[in-house]
Amino acid sequence: MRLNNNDVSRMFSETADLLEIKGDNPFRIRAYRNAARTVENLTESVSDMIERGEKLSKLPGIGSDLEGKIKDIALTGKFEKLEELKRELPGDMSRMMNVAGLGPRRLKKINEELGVTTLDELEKTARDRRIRGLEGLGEKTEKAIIESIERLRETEGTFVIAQARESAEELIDYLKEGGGIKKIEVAGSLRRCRETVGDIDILVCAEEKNMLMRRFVGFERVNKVISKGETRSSVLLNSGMQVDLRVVAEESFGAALSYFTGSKEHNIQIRKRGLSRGLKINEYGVFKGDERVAGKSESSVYRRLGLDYIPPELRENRGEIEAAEKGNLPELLKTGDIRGDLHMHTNLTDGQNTLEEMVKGCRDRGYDYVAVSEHSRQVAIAGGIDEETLEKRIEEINRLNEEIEGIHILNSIEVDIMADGTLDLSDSVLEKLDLTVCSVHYKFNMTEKEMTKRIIKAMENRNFNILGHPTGRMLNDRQPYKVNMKEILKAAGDNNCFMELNAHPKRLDLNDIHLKMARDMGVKVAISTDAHSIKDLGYIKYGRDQAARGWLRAEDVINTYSLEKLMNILRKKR
DNA sequence: GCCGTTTTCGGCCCGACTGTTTTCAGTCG
Repeated sequence: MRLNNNDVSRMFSETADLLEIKGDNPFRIRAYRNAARTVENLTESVSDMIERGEKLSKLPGIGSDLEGKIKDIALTGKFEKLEELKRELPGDMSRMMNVAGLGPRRLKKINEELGVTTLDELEKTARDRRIRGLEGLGEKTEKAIIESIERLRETEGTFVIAQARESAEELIDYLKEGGGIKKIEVAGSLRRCRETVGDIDILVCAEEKNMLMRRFVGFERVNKVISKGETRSSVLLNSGMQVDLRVVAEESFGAALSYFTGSKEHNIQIRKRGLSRGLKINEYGVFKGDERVAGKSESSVYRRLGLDYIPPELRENRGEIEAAEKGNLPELLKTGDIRGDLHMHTNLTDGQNTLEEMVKGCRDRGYDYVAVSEHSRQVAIAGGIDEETLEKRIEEINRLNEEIEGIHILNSIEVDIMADGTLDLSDSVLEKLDLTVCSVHYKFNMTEKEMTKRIIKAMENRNFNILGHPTGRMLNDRQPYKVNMKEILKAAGDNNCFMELNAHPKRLDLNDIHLKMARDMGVKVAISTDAHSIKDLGYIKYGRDQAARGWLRAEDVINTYSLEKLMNILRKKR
C-alpha cells in the first residue's frame, strides 16, 4: 500500500514510547523519536522516494537499519518490531504516556505492581485510591492523574485541523480520480476552519451514486465501514477519524452545503430569519410553500434572506448575520496578503534547516521579508542562545543580507519572559535587533494575576515587540496558562506591542475569540509559523484560517505591511 | 539506533520543577 508519512511517524513514536516503558537504551529511543520527526517533516512522501530508488538513509536520523524498516512497512503495512512490543506490553501503554505526570518509569511501576494496562483501568485504579500506595507516588499525583484523564477524554476523538484537512484532501483526490463527480466540497467544522474537528463531512453531486459509494468505502485508509447507503455512507479511517459522505442533488447543493457547514447556532438563526419572511429552510433548499425559491448555491440562500454571502469561517452566530444584513462583513485576510514570516527556528537551535535554507524557503513563498527568531538561553533543551551567539548571528545576517537578493532578513530573537517579567537577554543586545518575539516557556502554573503581571511587566520593556504564543496552549495536549487577556491586550495597546497568532497547527494561539477581542481593541496581530523546518513554513495557511475566524482583515495584521511600514511601526516603540 | 569518524565503536542537548521525600527520582519541555 502507499505509505503515508504520518503513519510511519506514528509507528516510530509509539515504538519509542513502548521502548521507553520497557527501559530500553535511551539513545535508541531518541533515535526513533528523531526519525519520527524527520519523516513527519519531510516535504515529499517516503513512498515516492522508495519508488524512485532514493536512499532514505541520506535523511538526518535515518540510517541503514531504519531505512530497511521503513521499506518493510511499505511492503507489509506493518511494523514488526512495534507489533512485537505490543504483544509484550498489551493495552494502552503508549496512550497512557499522554497522562500528565506519568512518564515511562511510573507507568512501568503501575503496570507491574497493579497490573494496569488500559486508560480505563488506570482511571479506576486512581479513583479507588490505589495509586497513592506506590512508592514515590502520593495523593497529589493521584488527583492529577484523574484530572488529566478527564481532559484527555474531552479531547478524545478530536483532531487538529491540519490532520483533518490532509485526510480530506487525500480522500477527495481519490474520489475525483474515480470520475463522474460534478461537485465535491468539504462541509462541517472543517470548512469553518475550526482549530480542532471531530469528523469530516463531504458533500458531492455525482452521476453514479452506487459506484461512488463503493469507491468511497474501498479507500485504502478505511479501517471500518460504519454504514453504507445510497445517499450517505460513513467510515472510520485508520487514524480514528470518521468521514461522512453525502450525495445531494445539484439543485440542492448550496442549501445542503450551508446546512451541513453549520454551525448549528448559525443555522438556527438563519432558519428563524427565513421563518419571519415566510420561508422554510432545510438541506434541500429555501421554500415558499411548496415552491423552491433558492438552494442551488449558498449565495442564493443568503441572497434570498437579504444577506451578503457569509464566509464559512464566520458562521458561529457571533454577529455575522447582523453584519451581513448591514453590509458590514469584514473583508477577510487572504493568505496572499502576507508578506513575511516573523518567527522561525534554524539548526542553530532546535530547527532542522540552516539559516540560508529557511530564508530561501521564505523567498520561494514570495515573501518580501523574514525574521528568524531563535530561542534564548533559558530554553536550554532547544539550544537557546546567549548574548555572544546572538551577536554572531547578527553579523551573519548582516552578511547574508548583502549577498541574498529578493528578500530582506530582519534581526530578531524569541526571547524568554522570565518569571519576574524581565527578559532573558540584556537590553544592550536586544536593542541591536529589528524586532523581538517575547514568550513564556517556563513556570506555567502561576495564578492568573501573577502571570498577567509577569507579561505586562515584560511588555513595558522598550525592547518588547510581539508576544509569542500568548497562552502557551498545545491543542489536545496542554491547557493554556491562566492569563487575563483583556488586561494583556490593553497593555499591548498602551505599550505599542503586538500579539502573535502562532500558526503552528498544534498551537493556533491566539484563539478566534481572543483575535476578535484584539481587533475590537485595535491591537495588531503578527501571524507567524514558528517553523522548525522549511515544510513548516506552510503552516501559514492555518494561521490565515484562524485569523479569518477572528474577523481579521489585512490591515489588522502587521506582516501584511510593506517592509518600510513594518519597520516604522516597530521603531515607534524603540 | 544514528553518527562520524580515529572504518569499528564511543558518544549521543540540559536545566528546572514537582511531589515526594528528607536528599532525590521522575517528569517536562
